[in-house]
Amino acid sequence: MTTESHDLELSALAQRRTALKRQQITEAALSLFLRNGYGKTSMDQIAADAGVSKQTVYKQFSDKETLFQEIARGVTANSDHILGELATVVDTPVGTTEDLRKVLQRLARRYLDAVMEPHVLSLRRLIIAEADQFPDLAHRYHQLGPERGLDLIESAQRRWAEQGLIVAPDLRMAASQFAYLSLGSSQDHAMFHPGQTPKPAERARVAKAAASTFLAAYGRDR
Amino acid sequence: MTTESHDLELSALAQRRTALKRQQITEAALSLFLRNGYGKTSMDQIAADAGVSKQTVYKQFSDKETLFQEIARGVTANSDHILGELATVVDTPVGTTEDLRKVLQRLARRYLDAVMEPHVLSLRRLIIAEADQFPDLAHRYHQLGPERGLDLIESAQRRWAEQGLIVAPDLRMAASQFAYLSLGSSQDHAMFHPGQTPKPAERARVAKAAASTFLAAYGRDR
Amino acid sequence: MTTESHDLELSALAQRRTALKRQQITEAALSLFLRNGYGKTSMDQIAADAGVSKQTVYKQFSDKETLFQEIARGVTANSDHILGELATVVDTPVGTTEDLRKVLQRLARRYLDAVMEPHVLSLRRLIIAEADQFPDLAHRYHQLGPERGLDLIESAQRRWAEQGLIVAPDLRMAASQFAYLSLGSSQDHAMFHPGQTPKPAERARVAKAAASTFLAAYGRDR
Amino acid sequence: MTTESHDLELSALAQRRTALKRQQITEAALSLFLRNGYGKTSMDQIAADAGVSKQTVYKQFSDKETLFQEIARGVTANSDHILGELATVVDTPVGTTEDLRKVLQRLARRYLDAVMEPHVLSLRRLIIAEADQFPDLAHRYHQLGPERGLDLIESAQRRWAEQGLIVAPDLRMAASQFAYLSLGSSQDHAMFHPGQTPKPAERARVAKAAASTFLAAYGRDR
DNA sequence: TATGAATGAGCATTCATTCAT
DNA sequence: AATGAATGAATGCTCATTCAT
Repeated sequence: MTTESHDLELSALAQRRTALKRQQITEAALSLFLRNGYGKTSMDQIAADAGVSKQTVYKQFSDKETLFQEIARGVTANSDHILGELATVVDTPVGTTEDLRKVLQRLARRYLDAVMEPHVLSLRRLIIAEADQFPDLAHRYHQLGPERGLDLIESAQRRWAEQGLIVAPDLRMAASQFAYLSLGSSQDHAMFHPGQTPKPAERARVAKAAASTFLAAYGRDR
Repeated sequence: MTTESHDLELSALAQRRTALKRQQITEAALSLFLRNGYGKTSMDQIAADAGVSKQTVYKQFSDKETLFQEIARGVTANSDHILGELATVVDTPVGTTEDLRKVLQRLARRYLDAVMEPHVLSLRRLIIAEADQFPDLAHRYHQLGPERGLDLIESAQRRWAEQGLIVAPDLRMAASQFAYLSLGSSQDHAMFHPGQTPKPAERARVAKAAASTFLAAYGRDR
Repeated sequence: MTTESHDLELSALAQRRTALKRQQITEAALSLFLRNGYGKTSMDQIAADAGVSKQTVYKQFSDKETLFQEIARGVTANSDHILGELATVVDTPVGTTEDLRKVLQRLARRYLDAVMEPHVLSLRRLIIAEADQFPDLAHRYHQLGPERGLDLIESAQRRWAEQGLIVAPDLRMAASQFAYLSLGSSQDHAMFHPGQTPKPAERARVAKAAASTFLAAYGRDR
Repeated sequence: MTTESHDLELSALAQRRTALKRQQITEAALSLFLRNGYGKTSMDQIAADAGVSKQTVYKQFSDKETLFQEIARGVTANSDHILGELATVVDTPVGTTEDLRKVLQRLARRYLDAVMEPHVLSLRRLIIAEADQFPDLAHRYHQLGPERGLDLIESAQRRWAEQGLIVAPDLRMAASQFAYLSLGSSQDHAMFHPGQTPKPAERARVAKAAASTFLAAYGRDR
């Protein structure tokens, strides 16, 4: 019993240490993948940056592919905080069309800001680059990122429709339109110009125009 | 004289042969780059697929980078036929808002179809993937592709505005909105789902909605 | 604690093993460079001769250039024993000009013998051959080899001058003259006739003549 | 007959053209070999620099080795003008020891200047570098260059000895000593410091000291 | 005879992965 | 469990030489 519990304690320690190493590997690998891409990141570099031996890496992740997928999966799941932020915007109670306009503008702006974060852009480029080799990952990313954004917008619009503030026969289409009115141009530009994102003033203009066009098309009031 | 003219004939033949080889290399390389990406395409493979020796490849293109850039440049310049097609749509004379709606729908649809062509998508993914390593190329691509599309739309809208069919204080913004209303969702989806493009019915729906939303925002008639 | 000390033991062993491998690489590379020159020595050959993997070579020496420079540096530094030997000759106390003549002869002979060692000649040829590509190395070699030889001769001559045995207004010039009286011809010949060095009798003649000419020019006695 | 003579004319023309090409190849190759060494000079480069096709090179010189040897041979034979210049110095009639001192100084200086010519140094380095691979060439070079210089000095000294101006039991040794008193230090330094040669003032000092030491040892007058 | 292409090998360097200690 | 070494294959690139036209 004593030995057993001793073993258990040890294994708990070991587990913790293992988990720590795993964390270090994950962080190093993610940073490298985002910075240099999958192909140009070597296992040696990852191990070195993580401060562990290559064996340790291979013990935890059997493959380079596995390592990549697990890491990318993890990061992908992290879009929660973005969505959370958008949710608070979207949950603001609105009474009038003018209220709605303001919320839509704020929503467009926050969404744009979130999507223009450097590491979001890097991840996006990385996953697009490897979409051929890792189709499942790409699919998952799309579902957990862009699609969930659309879900959120859609459900908000449903509420506004119920309030009679907007009329939209195809909610999904409306959500999609709003999203790409807000992000399309900047995201596209950023994909081809690494490191370049629109200045705040430009972002504001885009957000305002997105809200305005959306309301013109779907707003019920006027 | 005889020898000189003989030399000239020979060199003309040689030039033709050289040009042919260059063509073969270009085609093989482009196909491989589009299919496998820059990093996973080897010069050996290119030479083999082109049916020439590696030396011949290196004589014509001093570098792998050079080869890639020259090829990508060439393809990028080829967006002319897409734009030409769009131009004919856009140049259709319109009298009423209903005419305009039809033209906008056709424009959105043609644009979407063009952009959903497999090799256009592949090229797009390829260039996004290598944007870090080849920023000039990415910039050029963006300018010659997306930006020229916007130019075309913008100038069409200017004419419609002059006709009093639409009112748009910021023409560039309006053009951009129309473009991403038309393409945003499908392009995004396609980037993450290689080989998947929307079915014709879906494309029609998207085009119709894009025209409708645009008109609601900018149409002056009703 | 146990694991820590265990780790340390391991790393000590590992260090020793690593050092051994490095030694093997160094020896193999030096031998090949001296025999075949820099350009005709391949990293594969070095690894094979050293009995290690190419990776091991590259882990220890990042480059072929680095490998070459570090090795050549190491060997260059090894001229100490030659100089040491010369120093003992030169430190022999001398009272008369006849003593001095004997010492000068012995000095010339020892110097000549040292410089005619096959691996000294090979190294000299190697470094001359690569002087364009590795100018720093060549400079260093010249400084640590020939120049230090001159230093030693010069300081000895200073003592003899202080003793009144010789008169030399320009000690450096005198030292240089003695050196090339002793070595010039043989060294030159050897550079162009790999493997050929003067026989002992010839060396003796040269040494005697060098001492004699030097004394005629700088000796103060007669 | 007419045709024959016509053929002969043609072949004369062809021969002349061939000789010209050979000349061009020779010049290009020599320049490249001297600048970059044997190993780093490619046949492609030679052909390109010569403005001829590789086939032409191979038709005239069956091998890279052959090409190198023939070229180096040719250049080596060209040391005549240096020797000629030295000969005129050496042939100056001398009556007194002071005359002789001046001639020796001039001789040392001219010799030094000749040997410090950049392309002489380059050739020397090139041949030393390849002495292992081309021993015959190295031997020939040594014989036609340094050795002939010694011959010339030796025969001059013989005349001076006959005049009673100097006394030298071993003329060859005396000649060699004078040569290396004059050149040794500078030549050695230059081998390890490509592009660096002593300034005129330093050359003058060395030449003066060489003559002085030589006269002290062998002059009969004082 | 001269040209471009081909051949076939070689080299420096890197990588993912596994082995031995 | 962790480290250094090894493996074995690949990659970009270059070269001397030969072929075909």
